Amino acid sequence: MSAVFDELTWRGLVASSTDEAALIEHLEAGPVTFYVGFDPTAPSLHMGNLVQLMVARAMQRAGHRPLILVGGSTGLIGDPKATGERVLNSKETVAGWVERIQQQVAKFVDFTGPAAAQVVNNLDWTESLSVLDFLRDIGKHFPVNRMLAREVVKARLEDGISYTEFSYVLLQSLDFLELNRSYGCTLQFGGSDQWGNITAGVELLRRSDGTHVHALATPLLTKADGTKFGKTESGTVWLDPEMTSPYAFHQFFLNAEDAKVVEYLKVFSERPRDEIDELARQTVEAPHRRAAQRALADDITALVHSPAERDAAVAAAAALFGRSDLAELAEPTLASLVHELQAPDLQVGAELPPVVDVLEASGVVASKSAARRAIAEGGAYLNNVRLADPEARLGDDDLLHGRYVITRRGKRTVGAVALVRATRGEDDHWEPS
RNA sequence: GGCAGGUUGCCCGAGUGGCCAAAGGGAGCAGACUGUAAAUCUGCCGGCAUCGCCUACGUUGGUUCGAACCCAACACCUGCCA
Repeated sequence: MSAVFDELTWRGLVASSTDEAALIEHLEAGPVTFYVGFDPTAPSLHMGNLVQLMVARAMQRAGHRPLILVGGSTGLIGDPKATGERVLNSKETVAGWVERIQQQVAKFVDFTGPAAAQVVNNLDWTESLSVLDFLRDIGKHFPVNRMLAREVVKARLEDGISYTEFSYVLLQSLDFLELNRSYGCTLQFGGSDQWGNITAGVELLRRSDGTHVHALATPLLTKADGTKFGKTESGTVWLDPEMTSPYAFHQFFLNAEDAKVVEYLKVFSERPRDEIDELARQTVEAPHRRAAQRALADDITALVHSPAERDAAVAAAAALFGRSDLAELAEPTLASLVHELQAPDLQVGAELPPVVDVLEASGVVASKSAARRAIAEGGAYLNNVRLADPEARLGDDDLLHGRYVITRRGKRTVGAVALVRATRGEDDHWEPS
């Protein structure tokens, strides 16, 4: 049995595949060129895409060659979703996102050595393709009756689906055909929601060129209650540090449920099997220690961001959730914590602002009304001290090292502000009297 | 192009002239309990200068003391017919 297929199976990354025996044999026969695609539907990839990147890494470690496709053309069309028609993004927007995502995926694969990865863009072979060639060479292989039978399409027949989205599957299938012809690509994988698009490509290759290729799909990660994994209160967990801070990213994984943490660990940590088994055992015996959660959060943060960012996130959490008095933290520690929390500067005059303004500015609440509400509910904190009075103003005592304030809503939502005295020109450090 | 139906807060969905910032459900947030879990219970859930004011029920205009609710035009969606 192929070692890499065995590993993917053990890690729970194989939801479905084409002929398994043939695929294993193919992987054993020598280096396989494989591809996985990402459509630019946002300026950054998210945690869900990371599953595919982990598979690509495992495959490359085993000596296979990755082609990472960023969908410059498919992103212009839109993959049909069961929930309804997408809004088209402008060509300029999509092109900008393609560039950002190309840079983002680069850190996950190795571009050197015999199994060097390559990043490709499907706009390169579709932009100048004529409609007539497309309809004759590709469209001829797609029976509409079979297209209509696909799950997503069926789900949309009531509410309607545009011809644009209906045609998406042809474009993705064309990608596989093109990559097979130009790069010798013989395997495509993706999320299980892509299975229909992926197998359509396999079939196109067979019908058009008489070539037999392979496919693999990863399962959709879920939470214990069956809902999708990867959303937080503030939305999607992005890989871009500007969109989801390394601290928030680390916290997201640290808060994984006991019932699911081992499953996530297998996917997102590259630790060997015996270490993961040991962490699984600890989760059963001492769940409150959350050893598996810590390993998961640490590993994935180091990979997506950096070991330094991981250490900063761990240190920040220790300061915020530990028993240490924030006022006793040394200035450099506090400054890096404030940086980690992406604290904005808050301009203040001679008089210090009301606490509701500080809560709002720090980003832990969406509005002053929400700030008042949080205080009334007993869920708002300044420097780890619960606030009681919604009308209170900030006092000099509340400033850590003369300028920082750490805010918190509930147990986990933490923010900070750095006060800046607007009236002084040159002073960048204001001393409390 | 014609006819019919539809467009409500993050999502679904009630609401047919004042008692509507708008029922109910979902999602989300907070508190309690905990392990910065899960489950459960309770409260909250447009904004602000919070006994009040502002913005909001596709858009614009009108009727009215008063409109999410009535009228007109327009836009978009769905279905049927051409």
